[in-house]
Amino acid sequence: MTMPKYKRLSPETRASELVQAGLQVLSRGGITAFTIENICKASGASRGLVGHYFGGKDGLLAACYGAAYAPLLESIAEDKAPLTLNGLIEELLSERHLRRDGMAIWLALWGEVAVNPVLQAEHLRHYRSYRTAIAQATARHFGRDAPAATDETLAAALIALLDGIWLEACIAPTEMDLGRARAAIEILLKGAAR
Amino acid sequence: MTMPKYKRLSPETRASELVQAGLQVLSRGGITAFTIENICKASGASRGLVGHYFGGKDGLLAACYGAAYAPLLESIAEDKAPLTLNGLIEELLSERHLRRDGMAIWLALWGEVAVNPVLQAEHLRHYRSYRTAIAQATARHFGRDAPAATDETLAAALIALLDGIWLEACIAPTEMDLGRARAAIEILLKGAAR
DNA sequence: ACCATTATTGGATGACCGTTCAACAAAGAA
DNA sequence: TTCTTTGTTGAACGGTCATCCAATAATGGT
Repeated sequence: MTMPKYKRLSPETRASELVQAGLQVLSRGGITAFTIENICKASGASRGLVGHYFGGKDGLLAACYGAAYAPLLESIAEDKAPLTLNGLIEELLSERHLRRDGMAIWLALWGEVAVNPVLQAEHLRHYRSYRTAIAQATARHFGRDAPAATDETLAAALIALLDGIWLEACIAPTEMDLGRARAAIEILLKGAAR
Repeated sequence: MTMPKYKRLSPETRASELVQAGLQVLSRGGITAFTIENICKASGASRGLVGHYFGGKDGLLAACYGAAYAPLLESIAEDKAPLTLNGLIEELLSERHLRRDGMAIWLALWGEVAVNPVLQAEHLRHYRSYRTAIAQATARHFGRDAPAATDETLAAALIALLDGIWLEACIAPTEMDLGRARAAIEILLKGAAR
């Protein structure tokens, strides 16, 4: 009986597993732990594969950034639910997004985006569609046909507020949990209805 | 004429210069650029001094984190101005805090705080006094003698909102400038007055 | 001018980094 | 079985990292 030295995976599967391992490493140790060695150990792959599938560490990081956005974009996808404002907020505060490991990924990535123009460009694309989706929800919520300038402002404010809540929940979990997050949004959103 | 090989500084001066250099490096290249070599080059010091004054890189990073908080704590210091809510907000949105380099420092640090318990403890101390100061301002703004639970919630919400605004202004400066930040806060704060 | 103090230097060291690539082997086809 | 394709391995490389510490030299007191 001969045990195979390794398992061959399809390129898509292997690439996906490397990305997932990259996200796991980011959430556990931040950007400084994002090394080829750590990632490959977490993925059960050998060091050479990162270069083979992503051209290098930066390529994998960009892929990880895109992958981090995926759950967010899914949550605001048109085909989902009716997308009322309240439903949208509840969804964004759900355990799917408020998990500590997921938030740590964002913190690790944001620090890199701040000094990496390539990632900034990628961020801008996603951010715009994200904000547009929220602006449409607020417009509907206030009975408008199409988003007005007010809705864009409100959407930008909401995104900033949510980002801040995720941030606090990650670096000071005792001070910001789901209950406080709901209360914070409610107290600020209460009077925006005009 | 013999030119001295180096200049002797007092321990306090030298330590302070290393911290400033550390902050500069963080703002320019994020946490991955926070290396002894980069810091000492920026500071005009030699590599050995970081170990001598801070015990190592981690010690310097902790000192930099404390130093990053300094401007924030100054802005909310009791002895300053009357600390009305509007004045406080205007101060926190002023050029002193909304500078891109200063915000990049926060982004670099947050990613590290998320995975470093020592920095988290330090954050908690500062965060609490920060929030208390804001809660007192909101209490006064709404004519209450002492901060109520509502004020703490509102303060936490405001801090999250401001953090989010700083974040967006840093990674997507075209989408979040001073004008939009003001508008975002106004639209959300308009109805919180109850 | 000399000495004691002490801030500072920078070479040495060992660990770890990302990348490259020739050799290898798993899996399917013939 | 044998061959071809192609996903995978891991040693080798040059570079950078943090840390240590013996040697050095700037400074102030005498």
